[in-house]
Amino acid sequence: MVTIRDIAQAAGVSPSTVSRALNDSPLLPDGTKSRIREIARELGYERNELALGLVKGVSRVLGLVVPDIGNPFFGEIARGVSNTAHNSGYSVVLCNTEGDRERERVYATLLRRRRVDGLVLASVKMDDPYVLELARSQTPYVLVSRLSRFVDAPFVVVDDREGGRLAVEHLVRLGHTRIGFIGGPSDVQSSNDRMEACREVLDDHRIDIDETWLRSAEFTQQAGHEAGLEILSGPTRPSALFAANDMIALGVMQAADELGVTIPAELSLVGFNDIAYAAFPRIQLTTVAQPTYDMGCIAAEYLLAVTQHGRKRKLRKFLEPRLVVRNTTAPPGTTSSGTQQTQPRAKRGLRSKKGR
Amino acid sequence: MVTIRDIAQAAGVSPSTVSRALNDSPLLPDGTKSRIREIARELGYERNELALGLVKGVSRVLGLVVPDIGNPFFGEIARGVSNTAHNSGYSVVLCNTEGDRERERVYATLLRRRRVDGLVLASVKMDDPYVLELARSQTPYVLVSRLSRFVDAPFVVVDDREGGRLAVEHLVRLGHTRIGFIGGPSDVQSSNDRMEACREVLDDHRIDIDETWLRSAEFTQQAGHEAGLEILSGPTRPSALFAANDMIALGVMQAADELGVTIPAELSLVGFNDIAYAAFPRIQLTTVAQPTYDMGCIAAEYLLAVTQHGRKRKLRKFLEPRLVVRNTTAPPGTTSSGTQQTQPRAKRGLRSKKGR
DNA sequence: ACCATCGGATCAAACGTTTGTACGCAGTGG
DNA sequence: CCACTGCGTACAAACGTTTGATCCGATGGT
Repeated sequence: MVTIRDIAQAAGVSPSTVSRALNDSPLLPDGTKSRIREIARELGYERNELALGLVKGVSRVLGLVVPDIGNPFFGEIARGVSNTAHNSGYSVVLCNTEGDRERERVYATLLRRRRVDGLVLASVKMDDPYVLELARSQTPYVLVSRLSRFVDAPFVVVDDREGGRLAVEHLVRLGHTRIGFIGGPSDVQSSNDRMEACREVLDDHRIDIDETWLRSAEFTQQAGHEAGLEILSGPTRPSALFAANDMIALGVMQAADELGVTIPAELSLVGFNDIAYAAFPRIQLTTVAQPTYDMGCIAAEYLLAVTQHGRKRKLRKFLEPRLVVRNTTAPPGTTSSGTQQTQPRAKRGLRSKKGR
Repeated sequence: MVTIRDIAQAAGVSPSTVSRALNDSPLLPDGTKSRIREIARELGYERNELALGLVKGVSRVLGLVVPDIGNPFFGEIARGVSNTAHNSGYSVVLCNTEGDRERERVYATLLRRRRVDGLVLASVKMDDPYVLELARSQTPYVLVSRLSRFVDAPFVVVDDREGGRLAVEHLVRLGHTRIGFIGGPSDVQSSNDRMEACREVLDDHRIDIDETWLRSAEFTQQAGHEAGLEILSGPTRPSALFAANDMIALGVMQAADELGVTIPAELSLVGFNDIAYAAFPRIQLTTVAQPTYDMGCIAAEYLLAVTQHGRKRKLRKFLEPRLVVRNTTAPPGTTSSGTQQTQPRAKRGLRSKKGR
């Protein structure tokens, strides 16, 4: 590999002069600078960022910790982080924890060793102790998509209460009064928030809640399927269900199909997340969209802001979710399923905003 | 940050001794080693990998270049790469190119600057010139999922011909004779391979090909929808379609639904990739599964093998795809009456086979 | 008593940069 | 003619490691 002193030798100057030339220092006359740069180019010089990082004490690298990069939700976040980081000349090292606590902490120290300038944590289980540990260390970090009550860190999450409100108010407005809710694991804050919002809306409208229509499930299609079967085969059936996430909703859909309950005529269904496949022709799930990509972007921006000029004010953002109405919701007791208003899916409008 | 010399001072030894202690050098007696390690631990020492990388000329970092990390296909590859890299003590820096050539080359030089030990390229458009450039540079790399004819690099791809064969033979075995194919962009090798395999199988079975049932489309649902509409509303309809990827197949499914063509009764449909959502209750797409995660793992293994002990033999792997039969394929004409017409003899040999 | 050996530890160079300081030199104003 | 200024450049230290060479004292053999 050609170094700065190779260039120095070729140009008949000292290494420091070469360094200044390449960094466009005002101490050097333009003539010298361009001459040296030319030589550097000819020699195919590539500066060694490791050495740079060593002397500057800064690596221009961000760490991104996600539980499952194969999951498009985190994939989109990663895309946002990666793109904005790249635009600021930062690289991002990917840490896939597979949801494993132990790996999380291993990664945390690994990243500290590499002297990353900051961390984006998308993996945090609520109140994970290692976040506390991290908070004590020097490395700045920002939480994304989930937040921890225990630490006072910058974060960017979607406003889950607002999302829940959007979903349930949509149902109420359609005329539903028999509304059920299938939540995620009870230790997931965002799920609880959605649930609470649901209760609030129903309270506001003086609508009673039938506790047998409330369930808690894993965030999987499987779990949604089971919960759906239970609720729908009960003695009284709700006319609408709000699921805390799209996977659960899809499970419910499967259950409904199996029981011969038609959607949306006999059951309205709302999900959460707007995973790409909610828009599929045969699915057409009404759901609450999160600006996932944007979350990644903003998280990276926050982190860069903190690393570059220290935290100024509180960096914390609740992003607005958006209701996407498709074909799984209708007024209760509708018989024909063909009379649906189809709101064409907003073509990833959020994505184009900051993409590429 | 506490350095090795801080420890040295605290222990009353020289920095080199500390270094040897931490690296478990046999030159030091066990007593000293453990004593120093203890002090290091108390001080909360974290070794600086940047410095290490500088002196060793090796960074223990791999670069991963993908076009879209939000796409679960690449997400799974990333997961494989990340996990195996991590098991060998390597980190991986994520490069999301958004399919942009320019970004690809920017990333390539950025990664060289960071002195990454190797690259996993999942983004390569067939015969991309920058791969050539890369091939000349020192950095070892391995291609995954797509390969380039022009360079002789290690790669791991799925055997697309075999995949195509599986799909079409499945259709033939069901009794189909009027079979169409919707390929991806014509500069994507894997799509072409699937297509060729398709032709071969049909040839083997002496089944004519109607060229009007052949289309080329982008790898999107949108494009699949258009192609599907064209083919299905033509004067003669195939009884089966093989799509070069699941997104296209889903587009076709949408087209069929719109045209009132029932699947699988009137049209059998096979996709490629087995994206997670092909298994959804309402979709149930028969498709060819790729071991995506494994591809990532093997790619990383290859790369590590090359970086650690230079390439020994040719590292190249064709992974076996697997046919997943769901509900979009059935014997032809299950319900439909005799709309069957004998096809005009297809003109053949538009394109001669290119060798490989 | 001498030399060789050896265990245990230090020295110093090296990795490739950046950057504060100093140096030499030309011009300028007094 | 001196002091000053400004410009262009060089020197050298520093960043945090690793590692070959070296050193020192004790031990053992002859």
